[in-house]
Amino acid sequence: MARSPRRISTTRLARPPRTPGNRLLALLMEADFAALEPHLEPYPLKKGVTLLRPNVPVKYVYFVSEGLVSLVQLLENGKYTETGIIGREGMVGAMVPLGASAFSHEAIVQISGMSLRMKAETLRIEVALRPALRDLLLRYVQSLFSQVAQSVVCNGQHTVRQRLARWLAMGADCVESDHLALTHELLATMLGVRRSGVTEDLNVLKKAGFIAAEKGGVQVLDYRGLQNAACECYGQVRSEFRRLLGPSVFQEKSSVPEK
Amino acid sequence: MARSPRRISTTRLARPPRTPGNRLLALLMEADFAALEPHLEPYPLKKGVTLLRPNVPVKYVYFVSEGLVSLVQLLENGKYTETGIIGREGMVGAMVPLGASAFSHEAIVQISGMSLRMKAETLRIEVALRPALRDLLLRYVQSLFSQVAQSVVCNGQHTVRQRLARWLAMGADCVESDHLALTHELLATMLGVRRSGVTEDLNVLKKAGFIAAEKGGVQVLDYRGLQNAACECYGQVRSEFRRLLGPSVFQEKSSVPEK
DNA sequence: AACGGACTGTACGGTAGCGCACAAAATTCG
DNA sequence: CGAATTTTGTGCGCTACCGTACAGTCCGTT
Repeated sequence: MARSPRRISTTRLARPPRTPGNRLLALLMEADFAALEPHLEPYPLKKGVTLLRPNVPVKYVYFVSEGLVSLVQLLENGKYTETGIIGREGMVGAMVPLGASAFSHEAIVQISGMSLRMKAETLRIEVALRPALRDLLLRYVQSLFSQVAQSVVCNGQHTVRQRLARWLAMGADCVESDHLALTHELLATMLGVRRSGVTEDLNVLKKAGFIAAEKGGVQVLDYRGLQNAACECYGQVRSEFRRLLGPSVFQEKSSVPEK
Repeated sequence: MARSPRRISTTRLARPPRTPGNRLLALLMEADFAALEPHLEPYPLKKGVTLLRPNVPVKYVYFVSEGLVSLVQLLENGKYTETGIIGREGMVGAMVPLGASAFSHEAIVQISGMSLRMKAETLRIEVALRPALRDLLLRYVQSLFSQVAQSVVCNGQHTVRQRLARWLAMGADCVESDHLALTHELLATMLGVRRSGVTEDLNVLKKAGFIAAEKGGVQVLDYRGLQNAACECYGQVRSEFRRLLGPSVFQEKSSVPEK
């Protein structure tokens, strides 16, 4: 890839726009961000790569600036189920710098993209020195917690169609784009349902005009419609995120994209 | 009530057995426990009482020493769904002293019992001073997180029967007793299923000899059998708890109670 | 251009669990 | 002690979803 791996360090002199793409980093105080910046290293997220392995000490944490990462739990029958998603609004391994060392779940890249990563140990040290940083991470952990908790409800109570709509809406929020590059198969494993069910319900949403679908991807056409097709869980999670982290995460999208 | 509100302070002179019933408190270093002790106040847990309200600042945290508390999420249709349970191995409001102030979910007492409570603010101060205390709370939060995450999987993948068996096994662990005082109705709302389904599956477990049931209560007869009837989620959560907090929480129960 | 592989559409019998309804039993209360 | 209320047992039609299978369609490869 033609990306310049030294972008961060060179831009330091120029006092850059300070928009690393990641919403958490963007929320940091000037001084805290300045402290982290030299340690941040651009790191591409490639579809299928595992960032966190169950019960393996975490070396790096990842601030996602593009793409999508899922937290998944492996079952005995070899299947995965998703428990949470992380995009531009979040980070992978947030609990680590607070003191945790390993997790029982796995973090897998679902949509390729970009991240800034840093050594977990380094972040842990900074966190100890910087209360505001610590506080931010904690608030993020809490919003992740409420996302997972809401999924418990959702998986038990709502139809596949509703859950699919919710996932698409949240996914679009997380990548901050109308377009989600993933197959029915992948959506199915994440929702823990069968692939052909996803195909059917996607077509219903397509006929309703909320989305368009090409091979290996979904285009969101009507956010508001999608949100209505989704269960209340979407709104719950979203408002909890914004309550904890402010309105800059999970921006309000225009109902229908301007053209 | 005839409870002596000064039990704690009087026992301080006698250097008591230091077994407050609660497993987290029991795990504390001598010095940390001594620091908390004067602030701990016995507080009865009465069935149906709400300890934490959604989005209301948390005043107290509760170390459960007897009984059972559920974390629940309220749905738009007025129904509740349980996302996690807290018993003798845990506490209600663990994230608060780490820095959180309010939650999106509710904590309700399901089985009456006892707790030691203290002001959240006081604990927060102590936590700031005592790394070992902070570390313990964090590990507890992490195990709670993994419990909730596992429930996402469980609610999506496993049968009502398996989930019921899992709940009973975990419930028994949490109250550290063979007997669980709750109605089919309550079990049903917690699992998010219909009441008559619970009745049916309870009878299956009864016929298998794993439990006995009287009105308003379930008696666990064969833990091992119950665990086998449960899904893998039981073992997952249990081992994660023990990994993070040590073998003293969720003690190994004898397969069949000695008599 | 043709091939192979991945992805998507569709169909079909089987079933777990739902919503609802009502009766039987046990407990509480007047 | 009998009445009222709560809790439990059971039945029945219905639907969302499953497992599986197979055919059509798009894509990159050589």
